[in-house]
Amino acid sequence: MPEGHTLHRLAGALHHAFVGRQALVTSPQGRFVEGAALLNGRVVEGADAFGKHLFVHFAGEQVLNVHLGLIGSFDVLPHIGALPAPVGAVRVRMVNEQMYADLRGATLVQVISPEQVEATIARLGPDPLRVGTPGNDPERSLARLARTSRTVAECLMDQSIIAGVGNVYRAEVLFRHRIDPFVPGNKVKKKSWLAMWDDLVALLPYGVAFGQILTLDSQLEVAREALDGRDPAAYDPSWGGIMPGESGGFVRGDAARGVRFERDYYVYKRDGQPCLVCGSRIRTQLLAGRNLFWCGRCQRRH
DNA sequence: ACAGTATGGAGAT
DNA sequence: TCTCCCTACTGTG
Repeated sequence: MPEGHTLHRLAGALHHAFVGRQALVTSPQGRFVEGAALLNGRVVEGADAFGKHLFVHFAGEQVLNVHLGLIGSFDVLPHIGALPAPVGAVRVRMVNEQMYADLRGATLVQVISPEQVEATIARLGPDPLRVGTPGNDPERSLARLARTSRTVAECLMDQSIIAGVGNVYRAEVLFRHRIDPFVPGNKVKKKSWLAMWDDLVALLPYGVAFGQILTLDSQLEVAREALDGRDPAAYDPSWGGIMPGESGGFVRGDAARGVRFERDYYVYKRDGQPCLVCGSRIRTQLLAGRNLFWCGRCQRRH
């Protein structure tokens, strides 16, 4: 699941569930005992994300930094009555009076300083979900792009060029702009790259709001209707499901109002099936260790 | 019971 | 370009 939208949504959920209160932090699985001890009992000051990195800020300049990798998950849930026993390999569990959060399978879990947070962000390219953040300028990614002969498909997955894009958004945004995935970065037209950036800036907030990668225009249209005119980018990603209410108890915070979509894309995992635009077979190929999907007929632009 | 797969990334070769 | 790590779930025997 985890591309940038997942982490930003998760940051919002954790923020909403834990901010301003003490959290008990443990490692039921036992592989993060020392880190958990550093955080246990501290007040949570907030949570945010940059690219695929998640940061949970605790009092005393202690920051929990998580990267979910390919298979990680971080469930944020209410506990009514007894706290459920951990299921599976729960590396980190955060608990307050109402909510708990279980982290499993993350590729990176560490406690770092605010300075180290800045250093981590400095290593990342601009994040389409961070427009407005100082220094988060697509021109920076353009400069990197112009200096490499690696394919544009590889560049889109390079977190130091652009942060937050994963294998699904990469394949889909290339298709949406009819870009040949194998064009070298330094041969991609500025206009094409910036058009993809603008598209990601528009698309990713729908991923955050609905908790799903939405790239089909038909689905996005339904998503816009579900938001009833509200801008998904302006929507507080605090989201989701059941959350603590202002005056005790719980409220439903889901801006998407429970709307769910079929997992359906233009090209991702559609190899062998007809292109939704031209009907030719969608192709797939391993590129730098990841499966790339594209339409050989539609995607010829630079 | 095991093999294979997955929306990720680091480090060695 | 390979190898490994992280976990849950699916398919095969």
